Amino acid sequence: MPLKQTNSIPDIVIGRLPLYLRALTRLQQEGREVTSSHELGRKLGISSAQIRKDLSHFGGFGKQGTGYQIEYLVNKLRTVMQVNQEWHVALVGAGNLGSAILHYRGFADRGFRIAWVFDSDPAKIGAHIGGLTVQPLEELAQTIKENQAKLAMIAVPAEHAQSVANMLVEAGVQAILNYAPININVPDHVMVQYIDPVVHLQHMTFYLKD
Amino acid sequence: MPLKQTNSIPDIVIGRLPLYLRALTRLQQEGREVTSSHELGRKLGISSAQIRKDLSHFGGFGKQGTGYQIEYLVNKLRTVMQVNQEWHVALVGAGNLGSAILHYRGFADRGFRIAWVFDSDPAKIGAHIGGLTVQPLEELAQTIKENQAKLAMIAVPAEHAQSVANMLVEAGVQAILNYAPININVPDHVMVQYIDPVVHLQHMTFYLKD
DNA sequence: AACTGTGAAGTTTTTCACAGCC
DNA sequence: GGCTGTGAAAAACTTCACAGTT
Repeated sequence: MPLKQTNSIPDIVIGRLPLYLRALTRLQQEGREVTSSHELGRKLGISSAQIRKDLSHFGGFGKQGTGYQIEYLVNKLRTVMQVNQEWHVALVGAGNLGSAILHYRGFADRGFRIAWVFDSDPAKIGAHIGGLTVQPLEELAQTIKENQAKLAMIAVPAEHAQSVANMLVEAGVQAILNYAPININVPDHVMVQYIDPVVHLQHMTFYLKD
Repeated sequence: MPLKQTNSIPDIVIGRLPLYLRALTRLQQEGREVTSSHELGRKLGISSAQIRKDLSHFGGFGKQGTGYQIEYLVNKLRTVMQVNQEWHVALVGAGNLGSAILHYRGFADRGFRIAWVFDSDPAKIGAHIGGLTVQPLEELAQTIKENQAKLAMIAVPAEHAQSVANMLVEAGVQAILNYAPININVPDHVMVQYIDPVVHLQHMTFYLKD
């Protein structure tokens, strides 16, 4: 769960910023230079008023009568979200899922680089995957501390997710993206987000007829 | 976006049911038979009052003084979410991501089976991945119609996601899980959910110091 | 004419707190 | 004593609607 700072911008607003950035960079790729809260809203299925209100938390990024300068807004959002730099991410788990994450091309141009990968399976240690060498779990703490890594992803079986999380927290990681289908407990100062496709599918089957 | 039926249970409540089910089945695996809203809340980082209120939308599942019978509640939630049956899911895209999805063991015991996989790349068509044979995109419409598939996942590059979505909608799919990092537009009667790890990472980097 | 930024109003969601039951 | 289920209160969030700017 994200930290909740008092007197601050609602977390739900922060959660939409990456969606705005994603849509804006796509418009940019299409060669567009200006957009409006209405156009963005249509693309995202969000009301234009909400977009304007969200963005206004960070300053007046738009121009009345004209809209938003895309490149300018992209830069502002990147700065706000601190993705105008490259974050080095530690990955734990080099199985099917971990390998897929390592091969995924979508991190690089959006602020993230997987810099280390760990696994406990001796058969996997030393293997080269996606340009990285799989390190033993025993090296996790030292590697993370030495490099002051702040971000990690967990891609191990559910049974091991909590103990991996404990190691990561102990090593100083501040934010965890957990692909294991289980809730993990961490201290208040550590954030956790989850990716579980089944949760999304089950959410939708509720509404299906038949 | 999920359908919004008037006079009905809030969608935000529906979205939490899969999390409850996930935590409950884990407790079950640990051999537990009874739990309480407090225990569940602690595990999920949700208040106990919210859990009680959410569950009460579907009937009185608990016993005062005792708590909730885990097996009973699991069955009730499965029925409510309609995952007490196996849903057959179509997957579009057999690249890195598609392959990883096909190899993922986590769908089977939670109500889903990937039953078909499609790709447009002639080099991939006919290949056997995770027990399935990759079919050409040209067969998508007919296969989905014949089998009345209601669910699909998109795991193709962002540029192709919208056209794939159009094909799926045209073929009668009612719910789409989109792994491509782009918003897609579909008619109101079709639901879409998104999985984009970068969105979660960017959400968290906002809060990171340094 | 088109669009933003924003108080005010409206709606939704969460929490409180307690009666009732085991 | 411990726990659920639930109205009522509180908080959070979204939409409205319009003044102000280009």
